[in-house]
Amino acid sequence: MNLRLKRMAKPTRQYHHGNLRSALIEAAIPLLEAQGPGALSLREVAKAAGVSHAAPYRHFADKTALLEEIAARGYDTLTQACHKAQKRYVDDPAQQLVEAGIGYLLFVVEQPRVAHLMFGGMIALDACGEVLQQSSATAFKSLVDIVDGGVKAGVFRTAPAQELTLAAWSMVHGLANLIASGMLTGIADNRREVRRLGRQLAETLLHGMLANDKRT
Amino acid sequence: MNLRLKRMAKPTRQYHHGNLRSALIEAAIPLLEAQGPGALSLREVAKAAGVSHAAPYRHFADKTALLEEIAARGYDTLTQACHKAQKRYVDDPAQQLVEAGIGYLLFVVEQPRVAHLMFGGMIALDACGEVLQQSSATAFKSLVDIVDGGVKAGVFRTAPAQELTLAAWSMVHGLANLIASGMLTGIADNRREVRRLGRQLAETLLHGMLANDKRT
DNA sequence: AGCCAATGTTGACAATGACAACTTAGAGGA
DNA sequence: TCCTCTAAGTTGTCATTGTCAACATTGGCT
Repeated sequence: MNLRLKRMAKPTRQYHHGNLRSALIEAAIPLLEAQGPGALSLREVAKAAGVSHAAPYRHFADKTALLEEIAARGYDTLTQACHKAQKRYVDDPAQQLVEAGIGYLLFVVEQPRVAHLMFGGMIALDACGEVLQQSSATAFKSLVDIVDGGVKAGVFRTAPAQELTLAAWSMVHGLANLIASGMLTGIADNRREVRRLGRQLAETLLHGMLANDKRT
Repeated sequence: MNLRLKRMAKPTRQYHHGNLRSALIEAAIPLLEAQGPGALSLREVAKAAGVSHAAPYRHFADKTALLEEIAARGYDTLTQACHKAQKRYVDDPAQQLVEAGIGYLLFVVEQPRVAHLMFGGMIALDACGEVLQQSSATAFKSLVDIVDGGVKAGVFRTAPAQELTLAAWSMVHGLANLIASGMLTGIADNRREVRRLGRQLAETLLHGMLANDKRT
C-alpha cells in the first residue's frame, strides 16, 4: 500500500524505470540534434532520462549500440516513407518515386544529425551491428521495389538491373546529404522549399539533363 | 658546424620539428583512415608525429581545427578534379561532367574517412571555420562552372539557374556517400568498378530515367 | 654575443566511456 | 503468504582524452 502510494506520488523516481531503453533513445535524440553526434555523451543522456551514469549499460552494450539503434529507427522511417508512397500512388511509379524521395528529404531536414548518424560513418561500417545493417538494407530494398515496379510497367526505360535504382537513390541521398550538411542553407530551409527542390530534381532525374535536340 | 652534424645525425629528435603542422596532418590521415574519425585521438596523432601530446596546440587551436584542415584539403582535391576535367575536355561539357564526377568518386573510394569528415557533419556546420567554408564553396563553384558551360553551349537543357547543377552535384555526391558508407560493398570496391559506375550513372543523369515513349 | 618569440615539453584537471561490486524491488514458486 | 532470484539501477573507480598553464629550448635577428 505504502508502495503504491509512493508510486503514484512520484512515478519518475521509481528505482526501476519501466522502459528505460526507449526513454534513453528518446532522451538522446533531442540532445543529438542540439549538439551534434560528436558532442553527445552517454552520461548526459542518462542524466536527461533521470538515471545514473551507468544505467544505460544495462540496455546498451556500448555507446555505439545506442547510436546504432537511433540510426536504425531512422532507416525504418525511410522504409515507411517508401511504403506510404507506393500505397498512395498505385500504378504511378514516377509519382511514387517523387513522393518517396520527398519523404526521404523531409526526414533529413527535420533530423539532420540523426541523418548524419545514418550516413556519416560515425558508426564503423564494417563493425555495425545486425540491426542497423538489416534496417538499412530494408530501406534500400523498398526503394528498389518502386523502381522495379516502374521498369516492369514500362514507365522507366529498361536498363541493367540496379542502374536506375542506384541513380535514383544516389540523387535523393545526395540531396539529402547536402541539406543535412547545411550546404544548401538559404535554398532548402523549410519543408515547403524542400518539397519544391525534391520535385525539381525528380524532374531532372526523369527527363535527363540533355537538351532536347541532343538526345539520342 | 656542430649544429649541422647534430641535425644530420638525428633529424627526428630535434626540439623544433621544422614543419610540424604539415607533419601532423600527414600523420593524422592514415590514422583517420584506419580507425575512423570518432576514434581518432589528438594525442595519438602527436605520438605518430613524434612530438608530445600538447604540441599540436601550437599549430591548431583545437582538435576540430585539425580535422577541418584535413577536410579542406579534401575539398581542394575535388576542385582540382573539376579543373582538370575542364582542361582535358574543352568544348565537351558532358564529358567534363562525367570526368569530374569520376574524380570525385575516386577520391572518396581512396579516402572514405576523409570524405566522411567532409560530408558527415562531425564538424559542426554552423561553427565551421572560414577555411573549410571557403574550400567547400570553391569546390561547389567549380562544378557549377562546368554545368553553366554546358547550358551556355546549348548541350544541357535550359533550366532555372542552379537546378541542373544541383541535380548533378546531388547525384555524384550521393553516389560518393553511398560508396564511402560501405553500402555498395561488392559493387564499387576498386577504381575500375567505380569508373564504370560513374559512367553508368552519368548516362542516366544525362538521358533521364523515363522510357523513350514516355518523354514529353 | 645575447635576447626573444616561436615552438615543444611536462604536469594537471575535468569530462567521458567503460567496468566491477553493491543495492533494490518485483515477479513467480514453495 | 513469504522467500528468493534476477533484472535493472547505483555508486565507485580507472584509463583515456581534450585542453590549458607553466616551464624549457632554440634558432634567427639585432
